[in-house]
Amino acid sequence: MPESAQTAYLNELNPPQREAVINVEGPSMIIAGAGSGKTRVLTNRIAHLISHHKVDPFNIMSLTFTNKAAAEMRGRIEGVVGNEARNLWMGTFHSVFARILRAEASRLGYPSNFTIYDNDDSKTLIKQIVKQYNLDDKLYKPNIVYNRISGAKNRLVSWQEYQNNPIYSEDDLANQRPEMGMLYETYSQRCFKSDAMDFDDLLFNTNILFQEHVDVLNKYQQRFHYVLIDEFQDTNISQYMIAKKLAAVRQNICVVGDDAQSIYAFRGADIQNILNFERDYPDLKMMKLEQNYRSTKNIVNAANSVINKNRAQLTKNVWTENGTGDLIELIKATSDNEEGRLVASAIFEAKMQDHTSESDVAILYRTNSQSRAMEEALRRMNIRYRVVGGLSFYQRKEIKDVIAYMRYVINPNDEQAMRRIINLPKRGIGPGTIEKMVVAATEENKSLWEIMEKGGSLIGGKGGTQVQGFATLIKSFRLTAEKKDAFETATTIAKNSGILKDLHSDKSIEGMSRYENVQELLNAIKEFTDDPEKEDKSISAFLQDVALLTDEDRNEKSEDAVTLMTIHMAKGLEFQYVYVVGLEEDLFPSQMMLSSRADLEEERRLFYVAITRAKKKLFFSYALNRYRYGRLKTCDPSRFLEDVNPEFIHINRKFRSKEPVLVAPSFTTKNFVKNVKKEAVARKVTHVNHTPSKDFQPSDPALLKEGSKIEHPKFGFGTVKLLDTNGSNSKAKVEFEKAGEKTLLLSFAKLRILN
DNA sequence: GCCACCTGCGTTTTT
DNA sequence: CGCAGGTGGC
Repeated sequence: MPESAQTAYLNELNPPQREAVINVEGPSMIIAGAGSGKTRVLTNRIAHLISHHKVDPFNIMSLTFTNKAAAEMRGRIEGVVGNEARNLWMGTFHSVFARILRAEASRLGYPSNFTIYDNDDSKTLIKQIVKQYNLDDKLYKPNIVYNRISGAKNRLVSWQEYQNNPIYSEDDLANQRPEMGMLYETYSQRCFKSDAMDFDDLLFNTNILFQEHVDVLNKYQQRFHYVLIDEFQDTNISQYMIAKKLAAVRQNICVVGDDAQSIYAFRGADIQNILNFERDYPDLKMMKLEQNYRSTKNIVNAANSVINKNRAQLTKNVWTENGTGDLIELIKATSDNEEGRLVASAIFEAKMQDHTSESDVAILYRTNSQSRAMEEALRRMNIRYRVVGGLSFYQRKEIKDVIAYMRYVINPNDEQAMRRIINLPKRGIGPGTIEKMVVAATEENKSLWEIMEKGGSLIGGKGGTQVQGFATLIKSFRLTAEKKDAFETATTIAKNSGILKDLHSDKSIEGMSRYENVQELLNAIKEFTDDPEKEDKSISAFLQDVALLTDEDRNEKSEDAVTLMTIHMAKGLEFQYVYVVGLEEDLFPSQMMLSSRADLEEERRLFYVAITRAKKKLFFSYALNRYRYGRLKTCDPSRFLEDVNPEFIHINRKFRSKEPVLVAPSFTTKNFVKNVKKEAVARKVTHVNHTPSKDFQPSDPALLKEGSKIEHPKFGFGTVKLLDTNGSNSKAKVEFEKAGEKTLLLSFAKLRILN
């Protein structure tokens, strides 16, 4: 119990939250259900370490996935402990370890001002390599190659191991891509030669650093007494191994996460980390935050009914004391455009009748392309909106161009930056000239920059002169960069390179917006140099900041507007009113996620994340026809709609299309409504309100026999009457004591065998 | 080397 | 549909 005013914050926590805050020693795992106050616990835990246990903030490392989350958490901790919070090592995995890598770069043969390649740089480089080796670019598509390399790095497989382990070569051979190992090697070497690391390298190389330089590892182990990880379900093996190494001496490692919200496996996140954590730290304290403070009972229970359809999950019982609230509204449309109209008018009506503010409303979709129809409808009804995501500021071509100049000025080995700007604006240096230089560089074993400096003498002709002019320009920028701060250097570059003039002469709307964007970049740099907290105001320091920055600290004007975004982007956010749109087969779940059970379960977790964003009221919608890739396609309602226990769904006449259904697929609304109703009736009869035993654990369905006594979390106790084993379609007919006879799909039902 | 036209292809994406 | 990349004429 709290003893002093200093720990007054503990009074604001519920018992499990308080446990999670005060148990600071040793390994802990906090499983935090959606809306259970996870951030609050994490911030209070850190505040508690500082103010109660007198831990120096310099000794605490707290890792998150987004800059935004880190900034928010730092702010909240500052609110409790004050200025001291500034000294926390708090940031994204990538930014924290980039910082360490810069400090220790020489150990790995890198300069400390190494460049960080973003995904575009990586994929462009892969494209170049595939071309250079005359490989089939249909087979070796940049995305495929990149994902393969990324996957290997995230599992700490070096290119040497990749080439030596037949697991990979056989797999690649089976996929007709025998050169993958060679591509991985070449890609790595090209990055190294360019003094560049990609995003995965920041983690991979940190592992190498700690593995091969024990003194360095020791130093950081001594430094960080407490290691905390947020969104642990989204970590990959590489990230987990870093944290594990850092915490190896003191074992004060705390991970917070929710397996039900793991939606980034496709980027290497490995849910296995949660299981590994339990294995690696057998004496861990496991804490569960299960009380939801965000949503109504109907929303929480609907979400539970969905996630229960997944087989792979930790047992967790999310509940709430909040009111029951409204049922979920189901909106059915004949077309994507009508879906937009129906959603827009629902928003409009709520605004008129309940005085809902636009900023309380979010429209969530699976793919960015779905925003179009929504935007059009909202515009027509004069509803303000903002689209989150899509192309971020720093991904815009004109911004990347200017930044490429800066990168090249700082790092003469940055080949990707060089290729980007050498002929921008047009200088008459084409691929032919660049190829000549690459050949010359290889033949004379010199860097590209050395060749360029000599320009004319080596290449000759017009190209040579042009190259020499370019080299002179870059040299002048380098002189500026040495003497001046980031803002002056960037301004000089933008002007003297000719980029600004080029953009200025383009009087089209897009051209003017590009010009403004570059001006905005310069403003951002001015802000950077004006910031009294920044000691180093050089262009190099700015680049280090910007490489790992996404859009966060820009815009985010809290203007009153409806938010449109993908469900992925919505993770961690909450809104009073949420519209989950496009609930159709092949769209959500995405057709590309149907091939394996694991994929479909990840997709279902995505649906769970969407549902749990809503605080007050939730809407689902789908269209029976939708334009996809310019063609009209008929769609079936999503199977996920059937995953929601129908007692939480309200089917409202006013949301149903009045137009006749043009194409009549077998699964029409009528059928769907009938199905929902039928299920609703069935549920009512069998709702037995069974509370599962405290230690309820589903058993392996393979062990089921006819006559087995079993427990089902909802239907209670029963006896297996009939078994139909048929692969993934295996069913069991069970006679329940209270709920009567049921046929259960074994791939879904969680049964505990009692005898 | 540059520009205009044509073909092909298409999730999600904190870093 | 809309973009990226390739081809062909200048």
